[in-house]
Amino acid sequence: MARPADPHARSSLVAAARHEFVRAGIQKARIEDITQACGLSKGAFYLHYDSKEALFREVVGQLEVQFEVMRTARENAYAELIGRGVPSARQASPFIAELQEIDAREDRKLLELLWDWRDVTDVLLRGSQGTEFEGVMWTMLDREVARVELECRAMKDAHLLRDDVPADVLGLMIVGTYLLVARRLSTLQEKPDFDHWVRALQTLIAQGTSGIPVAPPKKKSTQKKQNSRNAILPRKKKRS
Amino acid sequence: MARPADPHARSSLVAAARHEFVRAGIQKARIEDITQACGLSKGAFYLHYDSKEALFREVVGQLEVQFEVMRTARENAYAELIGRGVPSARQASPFIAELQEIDAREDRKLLELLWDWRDVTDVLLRGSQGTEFEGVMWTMLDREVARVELECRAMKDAHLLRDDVPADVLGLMIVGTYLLVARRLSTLQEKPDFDHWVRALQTLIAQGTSGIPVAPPKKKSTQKKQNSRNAILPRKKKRS
DNA sequence: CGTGTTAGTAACCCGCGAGTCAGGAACTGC
DNA sequence: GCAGTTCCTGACTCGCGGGTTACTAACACG
Repeated sequence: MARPADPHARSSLVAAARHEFVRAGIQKARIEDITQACGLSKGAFYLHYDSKEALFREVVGQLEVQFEVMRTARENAYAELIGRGVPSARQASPFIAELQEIDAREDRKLLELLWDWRDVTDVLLRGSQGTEFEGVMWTMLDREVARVELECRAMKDAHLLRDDVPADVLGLMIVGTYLLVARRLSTLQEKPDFDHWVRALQTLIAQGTSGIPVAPPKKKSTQKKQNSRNAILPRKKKRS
Repeated sequence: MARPADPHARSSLVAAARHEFVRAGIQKARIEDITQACGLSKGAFYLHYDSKEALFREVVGQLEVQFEVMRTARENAYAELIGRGVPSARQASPFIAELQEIDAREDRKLLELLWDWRDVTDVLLRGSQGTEFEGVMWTMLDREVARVELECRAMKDAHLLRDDVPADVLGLMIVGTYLLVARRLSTLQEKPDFDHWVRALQTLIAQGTSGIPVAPPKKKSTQKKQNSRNAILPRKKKRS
C-alpha cells in the first residue's frame, strides 16, 4: 500500500549505463548523465543501486554469463565428440570433418557474440585498468587460451596434429587473432561476413602459408651467429 | 647568475612518472605521489611541466620513438633485400632463408623492446581509454598489421606465398599473437627465451598445424546447412 | 477524502586532486 | 657580505562528482 516503483527503472538504468559506460569509459561515466538519460534524478538512482560500481557490475555480469555459456557449449560439443571414440589410426577423415564443423560453428557464434557486445568488450579491454573490472576480459582470454592448449594436446595424443606444434604458442595465436578481430569489430558500422573470417582462419591455422617446397632442415649446422642454440623446432619456411 | 635548477629534476620526474603511471594507471596517478618519489614538492613540478599530461606525453613519446625506429629498420631491411632482386622462379631458397633471418632478427628485437617497455605498454593497452593516449597502442598495432599485409602481398606477387592466404587475416594473426605475448610478458618476473617464441611462431605460420594428409576439397558440395555459401577458401583441415 | 507509505527530487555535503601563489631558500656575481 | 635572481615549498583555491537527506509527489487502502 503505497506508490509503486517505476517498473522499467532498473532495466532502463542498465541500458543507459551501458550507453554512458561506452561513451565516456568506466572511470569517467557520471551517474547524473545516466539518470538524466532515463528521466530520473540522481537521488532515484540510489533507490535501485548502492553505487556506480553495482550498476556496472550488472552490465559486465551479463556479458560474463553470455561468454561463459558459449565456452561451456564448445567444451561439451568436444567432449561429446571425443566420447563417441577417437579414430584409431588412419581413417580419421570423418572425425576431422566433424571437429572442423564444431569449430566453425562455435567460432561463428563467438563472433556473433563479440559483435553484440563489441562496445562493452572494447571498453573493458581499453579502459578498465584500475577498476574492479580490469581482469574480466583478460581472464576470459586466458581461459580461452587454456582451452585451446588442452584441445591441442588432445589432438596430438590422437595424432591429429603435428607433434612439434607448441600448444602454448598456438593458443596465443588463435586467441590473439580473435582479440584483434574483436577490437576491429568495434570500429565497423555494419556486421561483416563472419564465414569469411572463420574459414580463412581455419585454413591458415591448418595449412600455414607455404607456397613453395619445404627445404630440408639443416642438420645441426651453426651458421647463424646468435640464434642457433636452443633449436626447439626445425626451421623450414619464411614467415611474412 | 642565480640558483641553478636541479639538473636531474626532469629525468627523475620522468622516471618517477613512469613508475607511478604503471602502479596506479594513467587516470589515477597523482602528481603529488610522483614529486614525492623524487623528493620534490608539487609546486616544483609545474616549473618543469605544464600539466600531468605533458609529463606522461614524454614517457609515451619515448616509447613511440623506439617502436617507430624498429619498424622502419625492418622496412629498410626488407627493401634492401628486395632491391637486390627477387628470385626469378624456382631457386628461391637462399632468398627465403635470408627473409626468414630478417624476420627472426627483427621479431627478436621487437620482443626485447616489448620486454623493456612491458609495464608501459600494458597500461596503454588497458588503461588509456578516455585519455589522450588511448590511440597510441592501437595505432602502432594497426601499422604493424598494415606492414604484414603489404609484405604478404609482395610475397604473393613473387610466388613465395600460397595464393589463397588472405593478407588481412594473416596480419591480424601475427600481430594478435604478439599482442597477447606482450600482455603475457607483463606478468612475468624474468625474461623468457625469446628464440623459442620466434621460431615456434615462424614454423607455425609457415607450416600450419596439419599432421595428417590433406583431404581433397569438396567440389561445390552443399552438405553443411548454413555455412557453405561464400566459400572464399577451400576448406581442408581441422583447426584446434 | 484522508492517511500512511513509498517513490522520487534537488539542494547539499564532502573528499579528492589539479593547478596557483606568496613567501622563503639557495645560489651567483660583485 | 650583499643584491639580485631563480628555484622550491606548502598552504590555498576551486571545480568535480559520488553519495546523502530533508522535502514533496504519487499512489493504495479504508
